[in-house]
Amino acid sequence: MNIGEIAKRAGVSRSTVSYALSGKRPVSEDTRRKIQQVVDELGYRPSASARALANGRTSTIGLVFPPAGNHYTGMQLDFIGSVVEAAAAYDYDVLLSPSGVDSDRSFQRLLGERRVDGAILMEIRLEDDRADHLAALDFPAVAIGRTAHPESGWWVGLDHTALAAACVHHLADLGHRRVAFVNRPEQLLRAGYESAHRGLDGFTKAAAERGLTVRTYCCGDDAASGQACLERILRDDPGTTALVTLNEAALGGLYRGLARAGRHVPGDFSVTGVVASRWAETVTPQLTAADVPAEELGRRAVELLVERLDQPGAPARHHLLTPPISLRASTGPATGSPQP
Amino acid sequence: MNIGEIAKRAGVSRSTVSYALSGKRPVSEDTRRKIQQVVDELGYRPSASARALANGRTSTIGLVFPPAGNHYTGMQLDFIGSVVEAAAAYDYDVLLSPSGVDSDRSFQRLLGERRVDGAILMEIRLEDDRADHLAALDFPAVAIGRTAHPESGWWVGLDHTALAAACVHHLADLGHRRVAFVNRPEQLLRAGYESAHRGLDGFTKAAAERGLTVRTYCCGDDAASGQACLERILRDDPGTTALVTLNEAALGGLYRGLARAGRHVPGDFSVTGVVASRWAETVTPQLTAADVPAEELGRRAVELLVERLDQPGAPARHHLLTPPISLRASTGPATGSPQP
DNA sequence: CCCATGCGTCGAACCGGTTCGCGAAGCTAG
DNA sequence: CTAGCTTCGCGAACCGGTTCGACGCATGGG
Repeated sequence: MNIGEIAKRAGVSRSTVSYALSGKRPVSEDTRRKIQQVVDELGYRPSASARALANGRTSTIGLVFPPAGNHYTGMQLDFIGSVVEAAAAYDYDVLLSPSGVDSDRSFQRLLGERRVDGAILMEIRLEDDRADHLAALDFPAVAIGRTAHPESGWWVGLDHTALAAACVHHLADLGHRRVAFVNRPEQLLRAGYESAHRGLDGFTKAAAERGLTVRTYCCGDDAASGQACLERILRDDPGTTALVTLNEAALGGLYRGLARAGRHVPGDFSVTGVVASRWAETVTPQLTAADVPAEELGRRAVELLVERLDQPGAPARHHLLTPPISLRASTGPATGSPQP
Repeated sequence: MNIGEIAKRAGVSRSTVSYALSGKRPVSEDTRRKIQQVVDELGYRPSASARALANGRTSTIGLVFPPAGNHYTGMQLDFIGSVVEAAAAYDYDVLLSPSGVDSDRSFQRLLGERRVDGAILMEIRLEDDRADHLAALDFPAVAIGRTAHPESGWWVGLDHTALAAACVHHLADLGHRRVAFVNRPEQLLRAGYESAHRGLDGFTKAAAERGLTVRTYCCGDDAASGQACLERILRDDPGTTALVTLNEAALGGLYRGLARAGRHVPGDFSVTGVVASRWAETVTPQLTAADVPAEELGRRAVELLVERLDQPGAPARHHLLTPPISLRASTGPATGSPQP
């Protein structure tokens, strides 16, 4: 059932059918109705491939995310969902691309084979070869996260520096003096993931500013690692009375470790960090945290990308979000005997 | 940089370039090398749209999942990840389609506009109009889940009936007599989601078989609903000593409700159900549960779909998985005074 | 020496749309 | 009545690949 078939049955030429459906040239009301009727009868829909070939637009955007090796976190899930939904609102489909690096086969497919009109990049690194590559090609892309050179690009992001700092100030205000930081896995930190770096940075600077004694840890993205990490924290410094974490997946393990160690939250130990509200609410006591607005980030990324696609050559834009800390039940005043 | 450009620079015809690259006809070693050299130099990759138009295959599979209205669960995330990864291994891309029903715009795009070669359906209902529609069209699709007529189709699924029954038997063996069932949200049950129905079914039958006193509940997909649901359970029958749940997202809330009510797990109350191990391990005590092998389900769905695409007309195949219950720490012998 | 064989390459048609230029009617105005 | 302008629809070219039939040329056998 191609456009020629429709044309034949409607008694017009193929081009007339095309114009009638796209509205790019006026068509008399009579023939338009006739064509529409045939189209409806046969349930005709133009082939996406043919259309893409002819006008150079695929109406698809690529969502580039890291391969599953490192397990997905809840945040990533929320991104994917909101990106897909927002894209649908603009009549774009979303093509998933599991891609770590620039030279990936998957990445090459997206770009080289022109499968997508634009791309959204997740899990940005401070020095990100994918982002650089896309920028060099002037390929329409929007990053979820900031590289080390944020002014030059299109992105939406969270101010992890400020968020981690806010957590520190919150704990310092409550009187905590010895605080641990639980980061994402070491391999991600070493790879230069921006949230891990900027979060660590914000934590360290704010802690210095407030004169806190701190230790920082990397922790695998799962409960067992969280538990092990907490044990290490208390072994390294039993005087620790609070922690800040960026590691959503480890949260349950951290709580378990505290329970095992006989520490009561928030009585003897406070926990806070940067975590999507949905996950902050699954632990008991519920986590006081800066809520990651994953849905908003995803939606805004799509909006920026669509804007960039509609107006090529427009100046780079970005959104930096700094959600406030939601006070729940996992932090409280420091009570332990202050350490020297 | 199209195939004509390559042909010109290599001093051959377009068809020769095509054959050299696809290998579908022999090409002399000399010209093949010359062509390859030009291709490498220019970094040429054939356009996916043009190729799709010419040979009728998009090398893309659609992943149809419900719109974000109902929040995604961790299980769905694992599916998406494993499907994408498995598809990449077969050189397929994955196009995401948020689609609830048959007539969705998004669904129409996938099929009508021929954007994908095949589809994988998530969140199957017992009477599923999408599955029926695809079957009627003989469109290559594989469902993750069984409809009410499982013999006719291609699917991979979990034997929720058997899994829920196994949970009941496990609890009955431990001496529990009054057990609650926490299902997915009522709206999903009413819509006919197969896991909710078959799980409820297996639970009810096994409980009758063992002569247990039971109550069944629906529960929203979030922690707050879980907590509320648990309060209701204890209000309705304070003698309840155990529960079985399919509701991953409510798990944290159920635990919180138990803690609030002063019930200790597994001392005075046992909890079990059907939950992916990753999430079963985040709660304390870790959940004894039938582990949903999301990764395996996703991978097998892709394998079946690829098989179906490679051999059109092959007889329908499916995989029904029944993972064993992993004993962790959330169930124990019933200790309360037995009820009449 | 000629013809059958087969290898390697080419040209053309095709996939299913979009878009441009043009021309046939129909209408108005001079 | 005709020149000039619109309105509407048509045909053809094009997007960038794939694929089929045919052809030129070297080779080998009779």
